[in-house]
Amino acid sequence: MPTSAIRADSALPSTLRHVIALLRVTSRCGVRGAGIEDYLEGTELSRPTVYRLLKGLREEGFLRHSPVRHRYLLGYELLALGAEAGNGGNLRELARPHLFSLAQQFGGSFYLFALDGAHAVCLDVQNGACAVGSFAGTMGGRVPLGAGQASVALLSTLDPAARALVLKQHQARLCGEYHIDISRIEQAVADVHHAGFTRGVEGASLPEFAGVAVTIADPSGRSPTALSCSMLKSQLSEAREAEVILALQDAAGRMAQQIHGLLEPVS
Amino acid sequence: MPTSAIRADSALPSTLRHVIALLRVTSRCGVRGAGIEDYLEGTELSRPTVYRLLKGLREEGFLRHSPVRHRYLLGYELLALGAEAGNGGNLRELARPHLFSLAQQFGGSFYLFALDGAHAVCLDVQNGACAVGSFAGTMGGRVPLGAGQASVALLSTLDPAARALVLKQHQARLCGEYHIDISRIEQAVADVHHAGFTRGVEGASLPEFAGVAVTIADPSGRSPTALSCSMLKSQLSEAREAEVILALQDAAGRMAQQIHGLLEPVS
DNA sequence: TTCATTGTCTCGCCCTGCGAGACGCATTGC
DNA sequence: GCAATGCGTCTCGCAGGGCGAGACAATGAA
Repeated sequence: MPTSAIRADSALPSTLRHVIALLRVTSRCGVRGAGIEDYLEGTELSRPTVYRLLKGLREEGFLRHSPVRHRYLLGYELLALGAEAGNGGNLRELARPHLFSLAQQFGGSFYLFALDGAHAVCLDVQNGACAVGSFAGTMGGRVPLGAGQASVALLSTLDPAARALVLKQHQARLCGEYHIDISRIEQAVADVHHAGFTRGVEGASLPEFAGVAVTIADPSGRSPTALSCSMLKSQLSEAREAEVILALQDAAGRMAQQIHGLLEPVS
Repeated sequence: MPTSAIRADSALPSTLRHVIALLRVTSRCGVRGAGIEDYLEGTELSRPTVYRLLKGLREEGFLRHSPVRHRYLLGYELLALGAEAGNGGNLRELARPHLFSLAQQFGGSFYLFALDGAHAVCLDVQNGACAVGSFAGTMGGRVPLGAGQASVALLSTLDPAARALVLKQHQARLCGEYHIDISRIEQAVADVHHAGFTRGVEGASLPEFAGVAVTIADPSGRSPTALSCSMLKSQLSEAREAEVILALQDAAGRMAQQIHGLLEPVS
């Protein structure tokens, strides 16, 4: 997808569309920073307009100058907003210490995921001594529901109708990109319901990793969340896995209690 | 500052102003979520306009519905952009393992800060066994240069002229809000230059905490960064402090090497 | 110096974002 | 059940202002 930045379909105010396109272009250019030509190619704006908006975004802290001159990076204001966005219901702060001690104890990578429509979003990661990869990558990463352990766990919180819809929607990607068999996902979801955890569904990608995930029971009606981990297969013996599962379930249980504890009256 | 969301001074496109105002209002409302009346009060927009923009922002993932109906929260797209924004130069990913093992070893809170104009921004935090507070709070938090250990360390990377300017600019806040004596900041900055670390300047706020900070030497011309820690004073004996300083300097040194190692040719 | 490139400014057109108000559509009260 | 309240959307016409063309300024490279 070369120019996924532009979506002329919906009728948003044009300036909003343009601004978002600029942010996306900047994001795509990553560490390198985005130059004018990137913006001019990535959007259909004229040079003065690009500069105008760039200036505005810089003044508001949404963009900043790169140390490499004439390059722009995402600004720290986005960092603050993003931190707030990812802390929905103070969940991340609640989860952090648990993720920390899990990573410390087992050495793998531990994740907090939340449900976002038909995707799972990674709210936080804690890498232990030996960090490993995952579908979502880092904080803010998105995965289609079904791919990955946490993803399956979250899928299991949906009612069957919604679940089927989501799976159908992602079918092509799950098969093509992740090499995952849909029917096995449904099997895995069923397993979550009576085993209380999932190993996810093995696809052809990331074959050297293994992991498990559990859902976090949430009495307050917030959007569902899950804890998961990912480790080298060679380091996850059966006994070890049992330990990890227990630890995850314990953490999830404690978090549920904490959430319940700080249920505040809503304004 | 009740209505700091609106800044009519600069000549940004109005839609951009409005959008940012909406995001700020949403951010201010935090976990509770923002309702229509919040937006109508916090901005000077009409109801249809608010809805229009809200809808657009939702479609783009910059806002999302709260589980509490008729409330809006910051969307996960901001999380992704924020994560990218905070990872400038892959610095955060580089720092994470170091912060992790520091927190694991010493039990306090360890921070990665970056310079942003006249402020220090917290790029990452790692809380150890006993988490403590700090001026910046959490990821994305901003502190005026001069307040806090890392802040002083970053201040020391500026040339004297810029430093004086910044201090003058923050004078009122530093004295009034943080109860910090400017002249002592200058002293502390001088100390950084020959001792290679700083304890910051003690003000009247947060008297029960202590900490140290070191700068990260950066040959590549990125914006300056610093590592810092914060612990309960009672847990930071002199011997302990010496250990922490050494560990911080060691981590900073390794990071500098790593940065140097992955200096990539710029496009 | 000259040339190239970045960033800003002016200007006038006309697009389009805006506000007023009316209209479905929920949910809630009785 | 029916009214009432409030949320969210839609239409419409106006005019504010965002837009592009192009000139200009500032900076750096050759």
